[in-house]
Amino acid sequence: MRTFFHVDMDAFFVSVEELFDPSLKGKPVVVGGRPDERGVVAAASYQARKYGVRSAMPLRTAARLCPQAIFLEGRPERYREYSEKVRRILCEFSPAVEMASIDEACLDMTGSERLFGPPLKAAHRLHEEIRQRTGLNCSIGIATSRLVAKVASDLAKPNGILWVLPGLEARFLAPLDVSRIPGVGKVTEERLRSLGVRRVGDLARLEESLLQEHFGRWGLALAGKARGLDAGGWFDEEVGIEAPPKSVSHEHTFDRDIRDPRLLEATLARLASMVARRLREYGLFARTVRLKLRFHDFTTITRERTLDRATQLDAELLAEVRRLFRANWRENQPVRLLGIAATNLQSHEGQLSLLEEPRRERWRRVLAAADRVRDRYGEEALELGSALEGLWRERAHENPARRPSRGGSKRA
DNA sequence: TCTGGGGTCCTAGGACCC
DNA sequence: TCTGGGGTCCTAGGACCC
Repeated sequence: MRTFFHVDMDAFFVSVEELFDPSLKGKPVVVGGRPDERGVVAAASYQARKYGVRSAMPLRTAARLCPQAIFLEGRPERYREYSEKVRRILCEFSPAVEMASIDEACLDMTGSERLFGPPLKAAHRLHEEIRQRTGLNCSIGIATSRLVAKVASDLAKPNGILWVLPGLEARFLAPLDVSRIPGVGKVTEERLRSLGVRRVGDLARLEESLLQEHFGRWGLALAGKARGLDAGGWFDEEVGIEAPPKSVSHEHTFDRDIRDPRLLEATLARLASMVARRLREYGLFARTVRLKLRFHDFTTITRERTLDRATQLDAELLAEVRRLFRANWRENQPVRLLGIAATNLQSHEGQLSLLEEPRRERWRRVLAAADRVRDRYGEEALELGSALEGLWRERAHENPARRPSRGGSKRA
């Protein structure tokens, strides 16, 4: 019998903002951007949720529902810092801790009774420790599987602890909506509904063979989940095994749809540099490069190509992605979003010809030096020529009053 | 409603090889 | 030369999560 804790921070981004500005407390607050921006809600205070504001909702919709809300851009560095503080506390309670995202984590607490007492007592201690040392509230779900612990933490919100006793997992889940099961989104919910399934209990009563018929392998996993078992995907693995990333990507949605190919290509250059830099940080090489294009009408295409040899160099990523762009972009097709992803990651670049080796080695040294300059003086201190051109071009398009300059950045 | 950005995993068809 | 089957890689798209 195993014991898992699922710890989920309450309104995390908003709560961190409140630490730095206590006057926000008790007010409707929306983190994600300005109310007239293209973008979505990243987090909403409980006060804002009363007006129907939800995560992932367009900012403009949130502004309509709750015009008096305070809209904040959000500061990811701060959230990462507090996430790290929380992680360190969690590690004092279990050697097996896995951050599932910036604001939630899973702990394997199996066998911890001698140190921390029974689960409920341990959870209270953990909850109090986090509150005292970070000033943040969280909710904790306790169960014999990761899946049930996660669902329980959801139901414990806000600021609660919920323990599902061993043996009662299926009974706990049965009355809940199927959409409570992680992995069941809009589409699966609708398909299940057409089979007469609304609640987890309905799902548990279905024949496995029927589920397999309709959903394939995913159907079998669903049957297990309905009974509270960790089946499939993320839940299958042991807690706390850090795997290297499988892809690295950056994308950008423009304030307005863009027709100017020079601005588009300059943006590609900037994105390619960002992706390449992250690859170097991870010490990884990409064999496949993917371009993402979203047009004014929101139709989205991806085009990818696998290289002969893996790379982590800005210029090689850019050359490939620019080829893909030129082959797929048409004039008079305004672009809303550009994205670049590096996939098929590996830890070595593979065979090099003797001719190419010195050239690549020089590039690698130049880029490593550039990374160090950016570490010291900030991300904008240095750009490849083509990316820099785009930065100016985009700045020229923007209303200068709307974007405060990121002061202090030095140009090389 | 007018729809971000960073990810993971899955499916499905075609190429290619044995 | 009338045509199987399995494995793997590549490409495109989509569901889903926070």
